[in-house]
Amino acid sequence: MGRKVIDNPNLCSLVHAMNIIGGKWKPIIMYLLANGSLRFGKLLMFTPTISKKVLTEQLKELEEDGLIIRQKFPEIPPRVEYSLSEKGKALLPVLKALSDWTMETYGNEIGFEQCRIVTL
Amino acid sequence: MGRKVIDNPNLCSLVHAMNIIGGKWKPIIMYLLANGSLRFGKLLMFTPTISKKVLTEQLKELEEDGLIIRQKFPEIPPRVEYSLSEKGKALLPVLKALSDWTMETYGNEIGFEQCRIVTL
DNA sequence: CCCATAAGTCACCTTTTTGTAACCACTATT
DNA sequence: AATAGTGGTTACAAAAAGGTGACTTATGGG
Repeated sequence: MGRKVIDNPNLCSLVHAMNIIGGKWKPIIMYLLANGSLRFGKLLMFTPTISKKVLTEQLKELEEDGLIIRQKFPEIPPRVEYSLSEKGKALLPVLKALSDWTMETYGNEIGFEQCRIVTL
Repeated sequence: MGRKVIDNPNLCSLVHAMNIIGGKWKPIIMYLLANGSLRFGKLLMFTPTISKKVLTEQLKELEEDGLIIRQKFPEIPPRVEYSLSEKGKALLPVLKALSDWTMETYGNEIGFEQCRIVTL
């Protein structure tokens, strides 16, 4: 059928990007860590509708991809802090641009109820 | 338990953004349409591992969210062309920034085999 | 009359993702 | 002796997403 196969680096990196931060919760986790490190329990509270299991999985993947750093303190009860790596910090402007685009494009349609933050 | 609930617009819009373009194929479809309109069949060829059903679904959702425009020509056999709307075009710089970040961050780790483009 | 074509739809099935609840380790407190 | 606190893990169930192949529509060509 006379086909041609060509590489498209931009497309490939977009595919790669979506594999890395395409998960529903990953951008949110990154954003929550933008202002400093957070413990597992705090992250669980700040993303109200996520389950413990899923949060654990997402954090593990983000760590494997080098976007966040997991620091474990040998205390009892245990304490684990998550923070952004340099790679992760470099992604923040992109997330900000995405957030801005969404605000400008969908502004009033965004349902704030779905993503309130709970603090103590 | 003395909790406080606070709105966080940036976070909310990020959640919203991921609902809209978080699908595995959506950024790729947008990117393919960056240079002009494409027919359904072409889109199907350009994204080799997507199935007809899934492509249909993704296109429908993108259209519902106002990112792409579907133009149907009353011909036999039918012809349908998809193109970016203004909203969609406004997202392109963000996708570009994401692509750039991925290249800079993961450069050589990106598997080009997975996302070659097939043309006639 | 039969086939091909483009852009889907539909029914059915498999795979992946997500949720739920229980459990663990270790120590301090009650 | 029982309980609480933290950061998980595990088994199981439910839901969502994705794949496959047949079918549709209308018409022109052989």
